[in-house]
Amino acid sequence: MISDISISNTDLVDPNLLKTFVTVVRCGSFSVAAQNLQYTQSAVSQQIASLEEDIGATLLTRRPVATTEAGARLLEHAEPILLRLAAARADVARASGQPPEALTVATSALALTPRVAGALRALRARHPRLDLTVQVSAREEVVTAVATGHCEVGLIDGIAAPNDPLRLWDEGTVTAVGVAERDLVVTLPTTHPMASRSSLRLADLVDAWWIDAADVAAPLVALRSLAGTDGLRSAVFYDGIDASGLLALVAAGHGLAVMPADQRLPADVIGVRLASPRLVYRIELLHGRHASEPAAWLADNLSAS
Amino acid sequence: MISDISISNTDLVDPNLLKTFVTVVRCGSFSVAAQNLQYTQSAVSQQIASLEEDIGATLLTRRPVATTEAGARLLEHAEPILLRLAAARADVARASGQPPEALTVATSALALTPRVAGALRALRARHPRLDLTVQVSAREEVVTAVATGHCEVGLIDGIAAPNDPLRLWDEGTVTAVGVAERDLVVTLPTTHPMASRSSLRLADLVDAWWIDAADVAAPLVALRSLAGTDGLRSAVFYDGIDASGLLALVAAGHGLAVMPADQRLPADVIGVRLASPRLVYRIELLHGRHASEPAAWLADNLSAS
DNA sequence: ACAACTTACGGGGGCCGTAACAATT
DNA sequence: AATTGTTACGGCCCCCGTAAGTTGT
Repeated sequence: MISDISISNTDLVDPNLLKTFVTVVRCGSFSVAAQNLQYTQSAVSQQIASLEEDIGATLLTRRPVATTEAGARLLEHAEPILLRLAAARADVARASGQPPEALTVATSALALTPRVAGALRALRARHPRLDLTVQVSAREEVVTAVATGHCEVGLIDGIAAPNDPLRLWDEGTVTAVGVAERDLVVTLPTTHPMASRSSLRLADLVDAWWIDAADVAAPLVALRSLAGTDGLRSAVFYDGIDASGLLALVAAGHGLAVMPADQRLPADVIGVRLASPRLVYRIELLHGRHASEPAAWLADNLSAS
Repeated sequence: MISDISISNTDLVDPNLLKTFVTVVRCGSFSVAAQNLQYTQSAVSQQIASLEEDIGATLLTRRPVATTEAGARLLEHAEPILLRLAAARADVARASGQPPEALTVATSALALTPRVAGALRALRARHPRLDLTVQVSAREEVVTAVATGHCEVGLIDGIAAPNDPLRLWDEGTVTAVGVAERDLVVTLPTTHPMASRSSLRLADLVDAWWIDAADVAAPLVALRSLAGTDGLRSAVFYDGIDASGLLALVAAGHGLAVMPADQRLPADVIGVRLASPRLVYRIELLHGRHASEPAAWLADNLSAS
């Protein structure tokens, strides 16, 4: 029996308001946000006004809708808070409901390597009654799916300096274990002047044209930041989720792309090792803090060490 | 204008309910929690019932009140969420209100070293109009004060392995920079058999009696976990915030304590270097993510590197 | 004029307090 | 019997939708 408990003097912030705030910012419009949230514009307007009054600052400029300085600060907090709120619900659901014997694995396209597929097959063999689902989607969606507990396990690929972890967009609730690390190649049409080189430096190719295929090759933003350049022009954006389509574009000369070294390539595309900067292709397995037995087995089985 | 925005399918959890849940767990009683929260017992009961219905699991056993497995999971999420909710409000308040030219520094007792005091004096000189307040309190309170944004800067002391950061109770919203690192001594009465040794190993003293002075010496729980022992018996708990009272107890033979090497000692107490395990005394400065100019100056000026 | 955000106002649901009830010691 | 948690009920407030108003293009 303790008597002087106080969690916070300053009161809490209503997460419903935070949610509409985040949505309004993302949509750039009150009315569009209202549609997504299944509210009227009026309600959204009132909610934002109420949030601003509660916080005591103007959060958004209207027409055009954009965050003020204060709004930007709030946004930095709002998204993780909403994520964690969902994670809390999912986590306790897993702890309370008897093991529902279902495991959903979210994965980005390139992370689903033969080794991973093999592990999933082995998991099926170990747990014949387990309802195992694999969901392929974009990287960000994999992270949020795991962070919110929508999926228990995630697999994600990306580029990083050797032995460095991928820097995720999340913080705290998700833990990552390395699954694989490989060299990178620049994919070129066989007719490309550099196609005969045995290795390439990214610096030699900053003025080339690139294909920005966020889901199926190394994202250009990541390449730029890791290479410390703001070159790597791009005019072609590939939203597909299969490598063959991208490789067809490469073959046709629409641009270059960086892919893992073991990617199978068609005859008219060649992969040249990327020697500098020293970057590797990494695959990581993500999971929440309390893994079920099948999830833990998968993590153990796939961990690189 | 984007059209397919969705933050989470599963809905949010009401933080007011989380707050009463946390309070009930901490108090171990619905009725005591109700007093602290300024509610009736009835309201608390209804809130917990409502939370349990919302989540879909029993969170607490009644009589005695304790968390179920599901409740424990929820608790792990609830506290950081509430902290962050408060942090969000404080952070935007700082960003929006014109610089209120007030800086509150929370600090644990031992962290307020001459060097720190000097830096604070220099800060006063640099910003004559700044309303600088220093608040000395227990370690946990310093952390939560910074995490919630109640104070912009915190100073905290503790023991750790050399070059390791202190492991804080928080995650994410607070960043720490090292301020100082010193050797540790075991303080003994001069009459103690070990008083003439030039250095000591903690292993030699696991069976001695210790004074548990959480705020003004190395906390025994920390020593135990870092030393990997469950010895270090204690019968004297010192809640004071000044070292001299503790040292009087040591002199009187009530027990031993571990303190930083540069602590001034009275004539009847001697400090013997702690050689094993290799531990150091560390002071860190904590701050939120967006520091005001005075806070940033303080952090720069005190950082150890 | 129209598109988009704000304000006014009324209805309904949720939340808390009072009070009666149940259960555990 | 006393203490503690639960259930019943009623009032109040808050929140959303409708609809009219305002502002910027």
